[in-house]
Amino acid sequence: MSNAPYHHGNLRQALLEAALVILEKQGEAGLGLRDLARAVGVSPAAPYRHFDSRAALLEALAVTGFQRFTRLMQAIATDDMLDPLTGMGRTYVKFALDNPNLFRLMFSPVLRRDSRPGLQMAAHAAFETLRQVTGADLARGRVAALAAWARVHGLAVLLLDGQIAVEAGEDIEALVTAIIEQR
Amino acid sequence: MSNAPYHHGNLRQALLEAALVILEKQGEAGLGLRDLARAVGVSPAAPYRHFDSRAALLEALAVTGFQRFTRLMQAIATDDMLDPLTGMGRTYVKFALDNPNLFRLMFSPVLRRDSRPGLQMAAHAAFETLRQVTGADLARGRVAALAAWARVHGLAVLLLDGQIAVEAGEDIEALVTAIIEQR
DNA sequence: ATGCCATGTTATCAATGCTCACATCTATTC
DNA sequence: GAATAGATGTGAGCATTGATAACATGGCAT
Repeated sequence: MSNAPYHHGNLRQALLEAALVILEKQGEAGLGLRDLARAVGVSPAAPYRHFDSRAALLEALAVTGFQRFTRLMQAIATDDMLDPLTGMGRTYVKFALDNPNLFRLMFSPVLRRDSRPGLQMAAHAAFETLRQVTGADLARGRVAALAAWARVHGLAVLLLDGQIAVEAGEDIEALVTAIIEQR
Repeated sequence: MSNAPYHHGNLRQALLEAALVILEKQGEAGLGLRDLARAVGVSPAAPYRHFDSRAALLEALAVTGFQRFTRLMQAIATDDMLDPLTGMGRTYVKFALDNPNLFRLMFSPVLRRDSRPGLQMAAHAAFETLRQVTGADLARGRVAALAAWARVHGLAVLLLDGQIAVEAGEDIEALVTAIIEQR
């Protein structure tokens, strides 16, 4: 029973999990392959057996983000306690605020979506779910749908970047709900 | 008349201009100090006489972006051909689409706004102008103002990232106007 | 003219993404 | 059960890049 087996066993998964932690703690720029390898207890070159490049690792990370995001959206669909459009918006913003750096990465231009089909598919699946969940409410047409989406996405981004001044002790959730329901 | 004088004359400005070109052509990641220095015809270490770090250069670039952005907003104020809110929104989105990488940089988490007072002030000035221009229309209160801002900003970001599917030959400006005016 | 100091240069360092040759383990096949 | 092949991890090292230090140059105030 060697204490440090030569083969890790599930290195790819371990790398993704450790990378997620580092990403949220240090930001995308602070996510280096050497630090990551050391965190998992493996040599600096090992990650390349599972990811072609640093960008590929970031892409895989973003894909997991879109998958979690999609699951959250699906949960909204089966929760009839909430108006779906409001529920979707609140979930959307909450996900961004709970995973700021992951959310940023998911929409980052560092990842050329057009040249990364996996990422593009994951993103498409997420938005398709989003469309289905809110479909009934957006029967008014494409423009209304895009306007709602843009508002929610913009709200998430502006809050993330600290552009919207939030007073101390203010209830952010209530503010988000109010903005989403603004007509 | 030496062909290459030892002192450049106005290196800081030249660096910013060349950097802007590289930024829009290659993206933020492609903007390296060596390429930049070579583009201006100067040694790799020269830029450090004018910018403490690469991040400081990016910050200066973002500041010029906010200044241009602010001037565009002010121009809207004196143009009474347009409903100010619509005009603001269209200008906002147009700026983003005309200068995609600069716009991204202006809101990039690569630049920690809180630790960069210059950038924060430039951004604040821009949004303050924006608030004044649209002030009359947003008398309905803070929530309405934030909702409008979020919608416009989100629209800009989603268009930039190619998330909103635009059909071939579709008039983007018309789409933007329709979304902004959606009630 | 002289001396100061801002500005630019050269040399160099450390960190990082990445690759290659080699080692080790796992699994398939006989 | 041994042999072999492919997958996975290691170690050494390369090229690039941001950054710094010591030195060179020249504009400018006195």
